[in-house]
Amino acid sequence: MNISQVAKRAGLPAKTIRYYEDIGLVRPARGDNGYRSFSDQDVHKLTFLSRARALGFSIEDCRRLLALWEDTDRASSDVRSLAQEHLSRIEAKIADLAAMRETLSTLVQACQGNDRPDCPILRKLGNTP
Amino acid sequence: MNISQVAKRAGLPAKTIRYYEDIGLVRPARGDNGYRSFSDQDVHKLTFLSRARALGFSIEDCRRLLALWEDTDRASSDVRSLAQEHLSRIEAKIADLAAMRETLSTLVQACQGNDRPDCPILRKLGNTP
DNA sequence: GATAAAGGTTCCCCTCACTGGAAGGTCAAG
DNA sequence: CTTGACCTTCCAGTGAGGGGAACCTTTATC
Repeated sequence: MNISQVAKRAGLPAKTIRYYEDIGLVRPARGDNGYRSFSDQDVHKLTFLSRARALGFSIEDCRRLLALWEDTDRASSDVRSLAQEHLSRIEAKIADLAAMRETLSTLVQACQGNDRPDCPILRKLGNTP
Repeated sequence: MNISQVAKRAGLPAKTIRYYEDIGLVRPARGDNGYRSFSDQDVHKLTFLSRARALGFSIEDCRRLLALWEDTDRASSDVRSLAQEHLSRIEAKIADLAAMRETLSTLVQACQGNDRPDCPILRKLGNTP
């Protein structure tokens, strides 16, 4: 299968698939014309990667997940702890963003938003305590 | 004032302050020895930037906010709409992350996390629908 | 058979907001 | 005088690709 077919099936841009080959996540065969020739297993792998990325796993996490996926002797605890750590990072990020949201939303509500210069947002940012 | 003093007061790494000069956010004077010499106003600006960055504003947003801050004839509506757009982006990001969190948390809970290979997380990622 | 369009390839630079480190100049203390 | 802390510039790298040039192959059409 050629790259654009695979791109459609896996839900990834062709550029991304080439990049994933570059960094060693997939190793598609090559045809005589130099084109990449993807097996069904390659496609399956790329679909896996696409889903893992969509869940926010980093590329390095994806590499580890892929290795676990291919290792039929894995321990599910290894997968679970990887996912748990990622979940914790996501929760931390949500907490950070939620704090920003609170502050921003308060400030936006306090700002008149008219043509006068007075603005609580700038006051907050420029305040010399 | 020298850079490391300013770094402490503004709560920014010295490297970051140099970077902000590079991209034209601040223009500290220079002493005869070539050292940057920051005025109180420079420090005030950098503190402003530090706070705006802490609220998640991009550098380009910060540039605009700084311009508005320095423009005493600004309209508060300009500030407000900038902040409102940023708030919307943050809320979108939170929604994305919350969706990931839901999926991940469900999967993590479903995984036994023992030394057997069976794992719902990998099943979900590798599922061929 | 000629040609044009579509798809493939590599290669290099760009993003964002810094961060690390090397090589070297300056300053204050002992 | 030397040591160490501070300052300077410049170069390279981060994560995860994206844009685009230059060029090759396949396919469809005339």
